[in-house]
Amino acid sequence: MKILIVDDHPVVRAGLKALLAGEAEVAGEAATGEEAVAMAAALHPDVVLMDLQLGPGIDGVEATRRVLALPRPPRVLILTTYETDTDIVSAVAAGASGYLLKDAPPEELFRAVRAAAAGQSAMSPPVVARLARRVREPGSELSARETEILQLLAEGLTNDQLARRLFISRATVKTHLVHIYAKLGVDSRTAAVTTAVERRLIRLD
Amino acid sequence: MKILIVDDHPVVRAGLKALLAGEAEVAGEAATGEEAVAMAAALHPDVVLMDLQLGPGIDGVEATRRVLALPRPPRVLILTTYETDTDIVSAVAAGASGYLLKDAPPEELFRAVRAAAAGQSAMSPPVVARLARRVREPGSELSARETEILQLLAEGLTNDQLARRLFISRATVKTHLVHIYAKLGVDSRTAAVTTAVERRLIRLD
DNA sequence: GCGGCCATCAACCATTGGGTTGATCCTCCG
DNA sequence: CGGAGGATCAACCCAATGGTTGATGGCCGC
Repeated sequence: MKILIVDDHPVVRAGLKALLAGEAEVAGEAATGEEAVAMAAALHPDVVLMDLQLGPGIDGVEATRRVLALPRPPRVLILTTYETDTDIVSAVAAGASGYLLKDAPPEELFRAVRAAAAGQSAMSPPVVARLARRVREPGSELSARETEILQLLAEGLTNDQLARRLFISRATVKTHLVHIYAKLGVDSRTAAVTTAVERRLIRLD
Repeated sequence: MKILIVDDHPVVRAGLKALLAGEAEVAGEAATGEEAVAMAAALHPDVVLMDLQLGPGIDGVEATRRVLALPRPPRVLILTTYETDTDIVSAVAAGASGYLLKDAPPEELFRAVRAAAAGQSAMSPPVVARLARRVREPGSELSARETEILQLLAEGLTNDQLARRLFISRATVKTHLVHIYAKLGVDSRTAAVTTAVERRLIRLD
């Protein structure tokens, strides 16, 4: 079985290579998303172990999409540090066969790689738990408009500036904020921004 | 030269072990701070490679302090993902001989380990740059108290909660906030938090 | 010892923000 | 067709926030 490792940290690449040495053949290593797509096309691995955070360039989700768009695509296993709702959902939506956390024990990694190669899907228990909670807890997703407002909130805008920026009234801004607070389980704009950043609903840059 | 690796991620431990194989003898691996102190006492390594985020139990800074309090203490090299001001300062204050980032190339890691073993200090270029900016930019420095308040701001606390948490009056909280806003060039708590996160003065976790 | 910086507190005031209720209009979906 | 959910707006109230001025005591360094 041939594996392609995609991670921007040399230390992690070396670790995965060392751990997988007895289990499978590590056909190559990529440090960026672009590199990952090129190497997947050239090497035809069975499984791609993909990090989501890849530094500059395309991220792991986009790289997953492109890898799976190749002819005779490999299976893609996400291996990342975070387990945010949006990360998980977007990775699965992109077609990933599994989602593992980096602090998982090596045995779990082996099992997941074997499962992926066999065409099955594999999730870390914490990831499964998070997805389950999403199913139990439906209307908790933010709308596009709400996410847009959150992003501007993070720039420190007042409700008034927000209203002018979006060509809506202050009342509407406040209504959106109330909904956002309810969905995020907070009761202030600052808390909304920090939890949104933690859950990767928005990004600071 | 004997090295002790301290990191809560099995993948990272394996990676460091693999990378260092040709350079030094990896005498042991620890997954928690407590384990790290015990193994440092038992194995007498020359250098301890210490992560700052260690999951439950004592963190890397406290573990560093305790390791350096041992008789015939080893050198401690911090190897972590983040480069926040407070992390760097507290690690150096705890007596760390160096501060590396996990995305550093392996050669830099080798150099730093050799330097640490020789009693010299070693810092990643981004870390050095951050410390240098601290020196160049004196007046805009946040005090320890102000950083503490910022961190709590990021949790979404109100001024009143802040006051109770820190056993000071609301008036004092407001004074601190005014100073923080001035130093960061903002005029709201939300903007203060986001720019502080962007400048890596605090971290969200 | 004096100036500078920090931490602490007070009182005032205008603006902003959060909570509530209720409403209209739209689109999507069963 | 009817309901669900999203986006829009209004009026009300109270609490929280930000801006200002001014004051005290501690500590450090020149």
